[in-house]
Amino acid sequence: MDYKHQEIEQKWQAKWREDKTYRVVEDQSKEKFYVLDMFPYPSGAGLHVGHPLGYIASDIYSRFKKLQGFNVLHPMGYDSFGLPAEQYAIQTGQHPAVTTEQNINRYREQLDKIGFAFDWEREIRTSDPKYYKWTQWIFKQLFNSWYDQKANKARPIESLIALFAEKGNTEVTACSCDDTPIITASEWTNFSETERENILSKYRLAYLADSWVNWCPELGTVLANDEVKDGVSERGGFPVEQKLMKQWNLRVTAYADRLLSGLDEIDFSESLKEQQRNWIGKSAGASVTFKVANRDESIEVFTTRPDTIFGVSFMVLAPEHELVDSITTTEFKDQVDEYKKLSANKSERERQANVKSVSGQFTGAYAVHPFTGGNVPIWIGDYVLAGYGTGAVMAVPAGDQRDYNFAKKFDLSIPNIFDGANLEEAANSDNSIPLTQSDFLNDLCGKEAVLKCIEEIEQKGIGRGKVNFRLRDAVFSRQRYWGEPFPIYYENGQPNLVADDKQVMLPKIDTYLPTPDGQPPLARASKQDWNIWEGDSMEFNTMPGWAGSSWYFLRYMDPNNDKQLVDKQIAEYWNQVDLYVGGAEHAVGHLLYSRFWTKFLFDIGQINFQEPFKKLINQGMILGNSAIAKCLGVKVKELTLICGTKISFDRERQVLVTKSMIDQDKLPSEQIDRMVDIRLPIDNLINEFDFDLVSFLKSARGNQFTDSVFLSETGYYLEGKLFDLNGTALNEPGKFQVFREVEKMSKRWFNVQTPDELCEKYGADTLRCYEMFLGPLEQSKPWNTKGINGVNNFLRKFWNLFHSDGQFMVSTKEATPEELKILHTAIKKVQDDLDRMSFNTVVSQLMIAVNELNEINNLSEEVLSKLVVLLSPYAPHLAEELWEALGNESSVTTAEWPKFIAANIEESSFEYPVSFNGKMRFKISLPTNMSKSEIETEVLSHEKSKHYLDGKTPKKVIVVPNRIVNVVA
RNA sequence: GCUCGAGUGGUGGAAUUGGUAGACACGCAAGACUUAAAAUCUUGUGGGCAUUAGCCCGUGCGGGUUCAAGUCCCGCCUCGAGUACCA
Repeated sequence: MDYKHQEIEQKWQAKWREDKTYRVVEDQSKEKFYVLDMFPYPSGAGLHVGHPLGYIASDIYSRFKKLQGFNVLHPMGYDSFGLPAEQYAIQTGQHPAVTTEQNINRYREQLDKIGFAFDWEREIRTSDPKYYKWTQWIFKQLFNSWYDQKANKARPIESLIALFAEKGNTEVTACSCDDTPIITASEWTNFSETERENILSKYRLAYLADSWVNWCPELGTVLANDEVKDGVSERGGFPVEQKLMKQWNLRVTAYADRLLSGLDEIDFSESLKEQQRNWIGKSAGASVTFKVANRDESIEVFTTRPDTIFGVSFMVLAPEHELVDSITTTEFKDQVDEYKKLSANKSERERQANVKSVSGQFTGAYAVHPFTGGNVPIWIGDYVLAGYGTGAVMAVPAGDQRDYNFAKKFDLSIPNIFDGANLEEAANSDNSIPLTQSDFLNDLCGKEAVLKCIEEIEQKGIGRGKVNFRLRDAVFSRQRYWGEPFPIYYENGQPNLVADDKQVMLPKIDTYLPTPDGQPPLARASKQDWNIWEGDSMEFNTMPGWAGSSWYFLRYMDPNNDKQLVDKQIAEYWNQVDLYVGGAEHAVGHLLYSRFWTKFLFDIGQINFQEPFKKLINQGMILGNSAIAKCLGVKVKELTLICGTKISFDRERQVLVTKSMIDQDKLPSEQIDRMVDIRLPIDNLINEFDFDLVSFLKSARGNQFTDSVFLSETGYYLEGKLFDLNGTALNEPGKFQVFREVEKMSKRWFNVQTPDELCEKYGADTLRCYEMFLGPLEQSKPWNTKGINGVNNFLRKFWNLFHSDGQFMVSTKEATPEELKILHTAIKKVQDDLDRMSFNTVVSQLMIAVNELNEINNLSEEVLSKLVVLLSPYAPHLAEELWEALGNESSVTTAEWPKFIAANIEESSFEYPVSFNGKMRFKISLPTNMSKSEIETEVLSHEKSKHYLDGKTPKKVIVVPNRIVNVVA
């Protein structure tokens, strides 16, 4: 009987569904274990081989834990709100819910084929109204909360209102916006509703504010900082600009310190924690106020080095700083305006690209040094960011390289405040040099100087010690359709929550574009299209993608609860996620926001733990192998079209070399400095000669590339023909050169490999084992199916252990010591390796066991059935089939993990490697219970020892029992 | 630039607390079966010198600690990831 994977896998997948094998219920008698995968966004491309890598690992771990007696929760769902479905909707008019549903069905089909032990009765979808009802609920709680720094937790807004009525806000220690005015109790009492709300919004954890946001015109929405990479949008790579807009914000900054210290309690990789630490960016220093000379204004700066204050020789404000206009003197007004315009026009990307070049402009104004009373010129400059600290710096060119560069460029003075430091080439970076020319700080250095200076600053009333965070409040509005609608309506311009028990549903709209006057798509819905319409208007923004994913792990515990987001007792049972598996790309987005929401839900008493994920492992990416044709390109600032029209660009741009350009001799060859990569579908490239590049380009890229010039091995390739470097047509079959590159799998690069065909050809069990066998889970690796045969062979050999002459055949005899040794070696290794998440070496060990058992005839049933249990997390279908054949009536998932008995692998002798001066020379088999001195005698009297000692007496003999013998001669 | 990883045969990788480097698999080579091929099985496979025992070299490079280093320490090189005018 052959191993027929298709039959077996279909049979068991059906049976599992029928028997609800993977249904999980709360069971207080058992210890729980919660394993979670980052749920996928159901994209149109379906699952590729990279997706299941993490799911397989977590599935194996879940099955392993279950066999060990834990009650394991291992759910799956979909992060189903998001941009691609909406972009598709814009193009086709198809409602995103329809596309999403289709994609989910495809995902489900693919997931089912791999044999995962998910409890599908707990499936959730973030776009399901029954789910986002509770996302909205959490938003309502955030809106109705403020952060009390004294209690160090979120508290109901009513408690703040009571405080205001009693004492105003002067004694309230809360996290609030920087521009919060000071009010007295009587002011508060006499405020109008609108005035009160304006104050409260400075304290609410969800608040509306005009803020500088990353506006992406191409996507028609704002993006959070973590959704912008290198100055372009993470999704799509579109340019991003800064824009001032009224947006919902979440006051994540209130949690900055707890998010930082919480990192010490959780088991995330060091690099991931480091990324979160950097993102939070805590730095301690002082805030100091500088008066503007002869004016009422003053400028507040933040500095981590207040001790260098005597080295201040100028100040720099960000060009966007609010005081720039008022302090600039008439004399410099034009130049300042010019500079402001210049930097405003620079995109985020250009600003980043110009890090090296120093630019700035003097305002004509001076500040007064708070200690010396001296005049300090005030400049504006690009290198000071509006968004960090106060958007202004006190420049200390002697101690800060950027200030130094600025001073050099504009010939500003560089007072040396470091005793004996050399400032010829660069600013001083040695913290052990004592200060000089610094009044009360002279001869101090480092921390001591900083503390002393803060003391003085506070005494003088010109500032205070301050901790600053890089972390900004998170923009929570998106000008999009396919997201959670806000439970908010507006009346007289003020936001109000809809009633507690009401949920705002996503209304129907005719098309998924913004309105002609630039309002978000939801503004298209008429009053009747909304299930709730209150006040003057509803909120037309929707929530960002991370809203639903910030708390989803809680919903799996109690997915159908329509009274609350999760039952408290159930949440207490399942508690934290014990193991979270997913990609590292969510380091500062999802993983930070869900930690934030968890802490908030803890504060308001919904759950009794503060960190969502106890342990996290990042699976590596599986990379695709791309095939690339290189198309010639030039960089030009100007281009003449055939019709004679001249086009000029603002900067050099990439242009493809086309046939007409060559015909017209418009191409100085030295200009051909760039190659444009065109990615080709790898599946069609088995025979490169047969690949029709021209028709491929037509179908995939329109006419854009059809007459472009491609590289061939000896010249160039154009419209299916080959030419040599002189442009002479060659009379041979056309072949452009194909370059290979290993990179991220992506639909648009045609390098995606789906698990489907492998499931069909080799079976899910083989695929599961193979993906694990590829190497350590956390490492990225290129996809390569070369080794899959070996793994498939292993499963066939495993099957064959149970069969002979085409019949199922196992012996009821007692297991021999030899068999037991093989089995228990495997039990120990598999168990230890799974405990440390070394999934690849488990497969190796099982292979070793199978290879060794293969040598033995008439294998005992006792050994084989335990071996089936060992294999079952990796190859559940095969294991079920054999388990059933062994006469078991219940699923192998209900079996017990075999107990390791050390006696079975104990040996009476050990083969000692004997080294001379550290070099292994020969082996000698000795009883394990032999004493050190006996071993030494045995080794030295060995005939080969005489040869290696060469007449010398050994100086020393090291004997490590059951390990090694080393003779030092 | 800074931070964090990683560098081991032709390839993916193993070596868990310093103790036989290269497990397991792929690939390759030879052989068996076959008219032949595929599939399967057997054997070999880090490099070099000898081909029989034996010897030398080998975990990115250069030092060091140790009886013993892929593993620990110091200094470099390369690659990957993240981050970037953060005051």
